[in-house]
Amino acid sequence: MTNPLDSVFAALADPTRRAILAMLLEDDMAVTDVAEPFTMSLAAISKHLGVLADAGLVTRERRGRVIWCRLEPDALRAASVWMQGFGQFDPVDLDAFERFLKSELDATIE
Amino acid sequence: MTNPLDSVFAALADPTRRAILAMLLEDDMAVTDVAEPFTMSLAAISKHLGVLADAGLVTRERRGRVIWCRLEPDALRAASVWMQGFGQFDPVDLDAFERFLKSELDATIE
DNA sequence: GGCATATTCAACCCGATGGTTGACGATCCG
DNA sequence: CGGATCGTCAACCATCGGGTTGAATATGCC
Repeated sequence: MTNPLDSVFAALADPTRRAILAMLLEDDMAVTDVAEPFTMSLAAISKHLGVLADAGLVTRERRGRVIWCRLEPDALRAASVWMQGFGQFDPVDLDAFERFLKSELDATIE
Repeated sequence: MTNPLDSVFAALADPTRRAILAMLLEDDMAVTDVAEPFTMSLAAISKHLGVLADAGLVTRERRGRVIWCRLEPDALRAASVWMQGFGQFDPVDLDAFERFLKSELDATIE
């Protein structure tokens, strides 16, 4: 009964989780490597990854001892469509977007 | 220190609040009229409107006894850009979007 | 087998969130 | 003025969310 939009938007509401998604945009990463730049515990990051996984935004796959995390951008589609329905926003300037992501990432990790 | 994306995404994570935004997409509404289709108390709806206002998604203006609520779609811009940066999603089919909004609204109000 | 690494689980703490009810302030109207 | 309508405020309650720490599980390596 719980709407998928609920879990996606709730997952995106946390800056740590958005930072994780931004990192995974570059490449798949092991859980330990995801956690490395943050000051909080590994268990906390593991929980965040669980929230992201529940929302369908990342998948995790064990390979040996290491669990690899992959971004699943398709899970954003419904939410993106929902938001765009409220206004025609400018096409995205990808360079500006990357600068923004990096600044948000830096601000989150400090 | 709290990111505007935090409050916008958090505001969108609740189905009641998304339903309110969908209603305001049609036209400005008085608080009492916003609350009418829901089963919860007027005070609860007032709180939801407060959350939406804090996120910049609606503004409220008193005119006589009545407080009018207006959608502020510009507040969605940064969040929409953020999401689109993760994938090039199809252009929005507005008819399909409206059908979706209506179905979500109905599901939320029942 | 035994130790080190990678990750999660479980219990706990605390502040935030979503709801309620009842009182209150503001405004219109007769 | 007095009463009705509109909306918020305040107090309270239950649940959720994000963090911690410590133990447990799973795998790799010697």
